[in-house]
Amino acid sequence: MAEHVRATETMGSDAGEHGGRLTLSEILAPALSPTVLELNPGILPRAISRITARPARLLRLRSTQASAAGPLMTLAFAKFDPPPSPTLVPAGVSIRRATGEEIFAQGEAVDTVYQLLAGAVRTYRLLGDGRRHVCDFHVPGDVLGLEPGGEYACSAEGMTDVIMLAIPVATLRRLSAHDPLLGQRLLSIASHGLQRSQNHATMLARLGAVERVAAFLIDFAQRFDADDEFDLPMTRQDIADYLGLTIHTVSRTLSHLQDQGLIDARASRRVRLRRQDELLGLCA
Amino acid sequence: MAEHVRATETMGSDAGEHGGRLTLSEILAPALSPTVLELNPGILPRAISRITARPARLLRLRSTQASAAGPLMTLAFAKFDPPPSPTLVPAGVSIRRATGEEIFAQGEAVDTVYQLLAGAVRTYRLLGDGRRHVCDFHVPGDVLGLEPGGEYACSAEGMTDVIMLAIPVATLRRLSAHDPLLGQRLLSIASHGLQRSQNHATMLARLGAVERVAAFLIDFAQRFDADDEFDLPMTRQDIADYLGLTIHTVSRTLSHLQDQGLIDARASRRVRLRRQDELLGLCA
DNA sequence: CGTCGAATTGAACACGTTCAAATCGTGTGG
DNA sequence: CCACACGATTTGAACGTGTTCAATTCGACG
Repeated sequence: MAEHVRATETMGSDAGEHGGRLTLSEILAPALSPTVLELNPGILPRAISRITARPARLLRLRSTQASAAGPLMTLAFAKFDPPPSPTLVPAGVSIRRATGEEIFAQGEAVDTVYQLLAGAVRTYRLLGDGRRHVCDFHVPGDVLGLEPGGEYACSAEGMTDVIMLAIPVATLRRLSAHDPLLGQRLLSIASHGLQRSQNHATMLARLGAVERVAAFLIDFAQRFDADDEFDLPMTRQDIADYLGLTIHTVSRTLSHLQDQGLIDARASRRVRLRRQDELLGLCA
Repeated sequence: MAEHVRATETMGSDAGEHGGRLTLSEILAPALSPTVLELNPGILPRAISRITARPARLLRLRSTQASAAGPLMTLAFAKFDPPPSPTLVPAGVSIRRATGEEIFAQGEAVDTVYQLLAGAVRTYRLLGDGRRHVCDFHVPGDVLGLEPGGEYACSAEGMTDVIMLAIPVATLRRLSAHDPLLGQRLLSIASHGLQRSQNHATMLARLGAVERVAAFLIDFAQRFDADDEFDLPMTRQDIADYLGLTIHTVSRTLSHLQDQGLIDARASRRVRLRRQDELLGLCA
């Protein structure tokens, strides 16, 4: 119970000041193992930068974009909207999952909500005939499994080894029954997710292959706080299923972008964005 | 084909309990209806490659699938998930808007949340070059404008004359700060919206034109709880922009469904669903 | 009856898919 | 250390679904 109180206080810090009651080491300590860190050296800084408040980088992109394009929102612009604040949900145990391991499955009863602390996760759905749709790629800070119905609407798998906070929904419900702030935070998370999903839908409905890939690259770089060069944790098939394309088209399009000099595909998983502004121009 | 056999055997060994070897046709039989195949011949290879690529999962999928309308959610079923309860948000004034009139506009500062009381509303976004994406069609009970950012991410217009409850966000914030129940209700609304948007995205990412139109018709009939015959409040262009198609394709597809005897297009806006079960079979 | 927007329909075209094959990369066994 | 196997990725060529272009029909309203 003391744990809940402390965690609840932490949540109060959402508004912007990070006078966090829980220190990062307190959060990560039970979860971090030498093995995970060794296998995935990048995760700690990413986890930290994700969990702590988000810096000026966003603002930079946002303002340059705003001046470039008119008042009308482009899709790319939408993708740069302020992300859900890196909110810690109180009370839970940290758990680990290996690469490719399932976190929860489409159709299962919802009993746990997760917050990703380190690593990368994909959520996806399978249609009856085997077609797959990747709903989203998740980065540290993201909350997964916040579902309205009784069942998870999608499955979640780690694309890397992952560390997560697992919060029983019963706990969450109980806490939020007495804590309006928690309710507001959950609402914020859900509605940011909604906005993100709508951006995704808009992309799928109206953008061509090049635009989709460009939007994906920029969005990914943005969310993972990468600079212009980074590793993709997902396969081409993942990307294709996220963008509503095939691996072939994704591969071709990346090659195409490379030919244009907009990106530099150092290795199949390693990408460097050479002219981010031009890529941005492709997104809508 | 030898490739497929091998993959099939792999699946058997993977699953363990399914000791027997499953042929592809055995696997696909329960999943692919003849109608789907006939109208959308392209999906078979996709299904096969997906299935061979992910053996273990398919088995799980198949078994749940076998249990008639089982726990595995198809897109069509997803659309039938319990809708957000027709929840009244307290405190607001009812306002009226004429057909086609704007309720709020993309990019405007969010100052009001609306609940639709009567009529039908479309929400949509415009891309920089004029492409339009209809995010959703709204029915009485739906809440609009519950946005996380400072700006509406989409515009809203009545497709009919509408009556709405207009609640200032300030009021909503104030109320929910002291009323956890309201917070939970808003969360429920937002997360149902999220799920709906994800269904939409899945449809746009992976369904063909016939499947999209069929899914739209069923979903619409469901939400407006019409029986099998009803009037569409939206234009073909609206439908096209919602489904990520063109008016031409929508029109052709409707004609096609009519030729198949699945629907009856009495007038351009009036539709009758003749074999709802078969339509359902087309959705995924 | 004439006009205008919405809807339908046909034909040519384009983009992305499908089919097919080659290449790369990694892990494994000799 | 090399040989081999397997999966992931890339690339080419044929194909198909949905788009684009173009023309016609339909329906509402003067």
